[in-house]
Amino acid sequence: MMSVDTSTQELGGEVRRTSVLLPLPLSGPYDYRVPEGMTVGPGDFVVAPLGGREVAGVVWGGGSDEVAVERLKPLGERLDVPPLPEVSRRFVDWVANYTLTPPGAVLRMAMSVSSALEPPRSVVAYVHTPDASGNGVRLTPARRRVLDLLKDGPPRTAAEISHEAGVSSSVVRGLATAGWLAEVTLPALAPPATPTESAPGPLLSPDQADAAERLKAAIDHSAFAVALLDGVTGSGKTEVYFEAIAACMARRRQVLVLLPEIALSAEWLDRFRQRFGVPPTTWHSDLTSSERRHAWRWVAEGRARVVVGARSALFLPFPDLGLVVVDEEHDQAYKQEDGPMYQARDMAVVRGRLGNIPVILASATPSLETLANVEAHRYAVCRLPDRHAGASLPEIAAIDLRVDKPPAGKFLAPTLARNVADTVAAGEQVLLFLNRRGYAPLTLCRACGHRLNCPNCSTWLVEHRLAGRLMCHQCGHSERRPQACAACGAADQFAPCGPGVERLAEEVLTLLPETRFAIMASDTVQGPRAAAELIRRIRDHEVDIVIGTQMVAKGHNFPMLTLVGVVDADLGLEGGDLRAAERTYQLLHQVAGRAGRAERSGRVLLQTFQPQHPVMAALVSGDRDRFVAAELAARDRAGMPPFGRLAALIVSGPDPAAVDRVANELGRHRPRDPEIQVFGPAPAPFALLRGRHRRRILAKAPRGTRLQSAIATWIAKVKAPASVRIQVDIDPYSFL
DNA sequence: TCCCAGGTAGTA
DNA sequence: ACTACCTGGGAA
Repeated sequence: MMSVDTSTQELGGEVRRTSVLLPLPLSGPYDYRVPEGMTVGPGDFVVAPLGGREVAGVVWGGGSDEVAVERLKPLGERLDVPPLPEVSRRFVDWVANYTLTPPGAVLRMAMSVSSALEPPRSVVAYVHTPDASGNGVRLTPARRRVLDLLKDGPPRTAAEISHEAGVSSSVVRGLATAGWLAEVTLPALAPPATPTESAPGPLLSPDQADAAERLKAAIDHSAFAVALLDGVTGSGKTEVYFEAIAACMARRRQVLVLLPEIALSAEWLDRFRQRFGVPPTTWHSDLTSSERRHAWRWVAEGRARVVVGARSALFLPFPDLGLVVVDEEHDQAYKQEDGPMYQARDMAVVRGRLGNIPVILASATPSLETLANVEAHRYAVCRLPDRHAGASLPEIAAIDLRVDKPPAGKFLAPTLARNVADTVAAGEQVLLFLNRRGYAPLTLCRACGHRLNCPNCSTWLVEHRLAGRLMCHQCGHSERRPQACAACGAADQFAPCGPGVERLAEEVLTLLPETRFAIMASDTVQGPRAAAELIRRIRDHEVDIVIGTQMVAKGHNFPMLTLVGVVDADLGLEGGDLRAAERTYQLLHQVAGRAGRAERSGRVLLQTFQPQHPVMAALVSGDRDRFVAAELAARDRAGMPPFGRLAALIVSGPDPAAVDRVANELGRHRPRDPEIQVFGPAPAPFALLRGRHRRRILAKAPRGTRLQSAIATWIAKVKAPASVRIQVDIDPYSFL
């Protein structure tokens, strides 16, 4: 074994080597030779040869001596991008270690926009040519609109022109070639302006002001600290953490705010703009590639001061991050379920620790993990017990479906139906919540009992009557409703079973034929713009009854909405999931919070077959603390999170026999450590998903066990063919 | 016998 | 992730 010193020396002179992490699922960084005259340091983005191609990567460290000098390839050019900050690099390594993912796969999330590494392009824009005579080209109305638009405005890009003038891009191109428009080159797009001095905040209640002061103090300490902002729906949590954001911006440091579903949070963006005068930089999956490229670069250059984004925004290359806020911290959307599986809320705390900065977690229904951390004094807590501006919490009651039975084939109990009618008659709005898209979750043949299943998954096909199709909610498979049963040949014997929002709408329509209703589900409301428009229609009272899935649960504020009916409160409790009760409580609490957010008081009716269930009892009594205490005690007794640790191994592949072989092999090599309990292998509840057969192994260990290293050595013992994938899910959420 | 497909190992 | 290489089966 050569020492590092001799390995860097060669006969002809000194050979410098450096290790480069590539955004690929390799086992670790690769070493390269640094060419004569090139200077590179850790964090620099470089082009490295790999196989027959060139890949952009990041200089990771000094280099090791694993690979002989003669085998090293020379590094390509250094890219003109700010280096990946040291904190970001440590974060990538930390996440890779924790999630048992190759570091390169984590780096890929940090380098998600390859085009951002290219030099910033200048923007081509158009102006009205002053002396354009038209060259004999006819002026169509569309063309006239473009010229009017540009007459005395600033230069605009082709995309802006076609959007603002409502013409297709070919109209713009045609005008340009005809000489009506002249091309000008603008410098690259500018980032959102920095508010030099943020507008004064709104008047805060004493509770809010107190919480805001404590959060601002944490910013001033500028050290790692986690604070839970625990406030009931409508208590003004956002205004409170806006104060912390203002304080952080005053110190000229960057701010990251995570939201669970940023594409749907137009309301949040409006409030931000009202408070700070400028929009934040956004980061989510609906961005176009050029928006992504700009956002990434602005962050890297430190010019994006406030970024609001989905979980993947955590991996943006902030050079000077001063605060992370995780809003709705209990939300399941923070758990990434494919690729590197990570919990963004937990990783946000890690990012805060590595960057030595404060982290704020906000929720009306904090996760048990976070509440346990508060109890253990690892996290501070700021409570906002009252609704802001005098609004009172809604009154919640249960409807016992065993007694108060809906008519056959219907889903609204007489009590709920009566309340809906009364509320609409009083000129107020109703939300009927049913977390099920489509018309009916199951279709079966009356003649033989055959169920319509997805060909790629072990799931039922959901009828979507508005779209006229049967769809699989797992893989997206969609087909027409067949004429005859594939199993027995009977024609027209299909019976829909169970309710979806569309079927509920049908029931509402027979009940109250004159009402104006809207269905709000991810498949009926496509895109952020359609969602914003529907929300506006509801707020402007153009709709009497909203029938919605969990999409309506998120933070909207409808002043005339006074009744929330939860059609099937038991729905989330099925399935034996560890977090079923917690999640159901959080979701129903959030839905309940839609009622009576203004001066009108709200009322919530929960239809349930088990009104005595702790979740229903807690919702009805409003006693969250007792529910949380009972749930925490039960988890503690069972050694489950947050008191114990879980990890899942998911074995999947197209060939069930090969999948079973690997799963059984893993079962045989289970760790001998008595601390680590192993369950399975067992078929995952969706034993077939997108054409891949799935088996699951669950490992459970007390807190403090080095579960990752045990699993790493465990998996290393089993060789799987390329067609069979072994995924590790540390801290699994979904039990599917 | 040759060619192509599909699976596999290696990339520094 | 990509790709160069290997193995094997089927048609020539």
